[in-house]
Amino acid sequence: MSSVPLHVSISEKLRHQIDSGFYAPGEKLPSEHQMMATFGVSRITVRQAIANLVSQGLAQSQQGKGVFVTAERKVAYSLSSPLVLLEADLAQKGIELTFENLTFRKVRAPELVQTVLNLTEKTAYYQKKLLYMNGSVGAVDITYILPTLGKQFGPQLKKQMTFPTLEQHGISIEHIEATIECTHADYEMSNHLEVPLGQPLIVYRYTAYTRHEKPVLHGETISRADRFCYSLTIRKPSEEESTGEKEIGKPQDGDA
Amino acid sequence: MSSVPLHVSISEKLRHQIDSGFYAPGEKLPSEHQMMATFGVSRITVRQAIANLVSQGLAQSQQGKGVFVTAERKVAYSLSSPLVLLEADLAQKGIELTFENLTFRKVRAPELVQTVLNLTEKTAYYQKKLLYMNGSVGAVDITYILPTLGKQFGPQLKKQMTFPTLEQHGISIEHIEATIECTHADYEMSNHLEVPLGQPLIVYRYTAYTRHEKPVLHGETISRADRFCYSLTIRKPSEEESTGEKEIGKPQDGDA
DNA sequence: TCGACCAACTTGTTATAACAAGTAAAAGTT
DNA sequence: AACTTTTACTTGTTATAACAAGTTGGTCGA
Repeated sequence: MSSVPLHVSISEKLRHQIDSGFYAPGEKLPSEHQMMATFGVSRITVRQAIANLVSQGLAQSQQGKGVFVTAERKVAYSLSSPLVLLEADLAQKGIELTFENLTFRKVRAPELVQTVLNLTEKTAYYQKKLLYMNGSVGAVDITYILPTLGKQFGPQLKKQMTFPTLEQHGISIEHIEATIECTHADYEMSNHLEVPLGQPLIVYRYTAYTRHEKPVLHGETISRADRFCYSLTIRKPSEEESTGEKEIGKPQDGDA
Repeated sequence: MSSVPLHVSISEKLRHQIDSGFYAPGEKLPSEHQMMATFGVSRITVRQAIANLVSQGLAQSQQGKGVFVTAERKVAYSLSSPLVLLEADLAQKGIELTFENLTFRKVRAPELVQTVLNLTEKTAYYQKKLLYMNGSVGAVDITYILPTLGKQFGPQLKKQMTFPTLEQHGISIEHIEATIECTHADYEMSNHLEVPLGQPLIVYRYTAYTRHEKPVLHGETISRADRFCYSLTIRKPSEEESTGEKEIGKPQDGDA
């Protein structure tokens, strides 16, 4: 019957105790030595069990302090309303959004960005920023913006979110093509977002178009999946107009 | 200098080799013993390095065979078109969708389901099925459906996808409320979906409404994040057609 | 009282060792 | 040839051991 490994049976037991509230969110789990005694196993087995919990997002360990039950509630980020207003959307939920500008410079754009932004001169402005929700890290945003816009609004873009800045100058985003996918934190992202290697991240990759289907920016928001989720509404299109082949997005292959 | 652990520096080296194509997708990595010799470290360190790769979704290990570089393309599942046509959507990409019915029975619905489906008798039909894409496991779908519908279409629902079945009987889905979030595979899901514990999964949780905002089903599709992603289009809601570009505020209260 | 230091925790990293279990191909048997 | 067994390889599990490194609280000295 014991075809399941010891470390799994231990982590499952702990998982149930966490689910049942025996260990409350934020509470410290017993130390590894205590668990060795409790379960009568070696430290390597205890550590494997804890690793299982961490990989399931149920616990987080802190060197020198202990292992703590994860206690974070998720924020739903609505895509149905124009996502122009991320700040407003979050403010309504009582969450303050701030960001730190990491990089803002003119770069040679990657092939894919050149294509989607329809670039003639192969360059674009590249901005990388760290988004904070109520002061704690939530996401990394990477944006490529048309060179003319980047040059013009650079100073402002370092201090304000992108969409409000554009709107303020009369550049209205009319529609957005987006994909949502999930990846794993690599070493760089695990440092930025303060999560263990391999934790799931949500990637919201978008291209924003202004009037006349003119693309103005392309980017991706990489969020901690334990803090973010997306919500949306889909309505049936008016029957007769949406006939025939619709433009299906090209098959996305995971670049991870 | 080397404040980064050995296992990280090894897994990063391997990651670059995988990215650069030195190890092709599907290819077998050197065995643990070979790596011990190559890097001059103990097996536990090699295994930790491999665990890093697995947790990042870059490799998969098979007992008795070896560790192989992950080789799977992601399938984009479009939410912009009515998602009624999952099968058609995938067929267009050359992917055959099949499923295996795991459970279909009348159950007492959880509180949340009772609320969203507006149930009077507290029961609903519960269906759990395993979705395959081209024969390989892709997702688990869990659906709660109104008791009248479940009773009426039960036999058919075990063989056909839900939405087409409803459409065939003149029940048209008018709109869908959905959230997309990301979780980790627990022990049960890791068995269903054939992924290691803790691998990221995408949860598409939806409530489907027919005419007059009547909810008919609620469910969630839990997909392997390495095989699925979602794509969507967001359009600015019918603005008053004035070409003027002011009028930004627009307190869109999309309470998600 | 205040600061520096130290001792006693904690988790993190790494080594060596042994056996279990799954795979595949070679070797032996029918 | 077809089948079974053996063998050699793979990853999986688990134990013991030692030291590194981060945290915390108490002791000691100024």
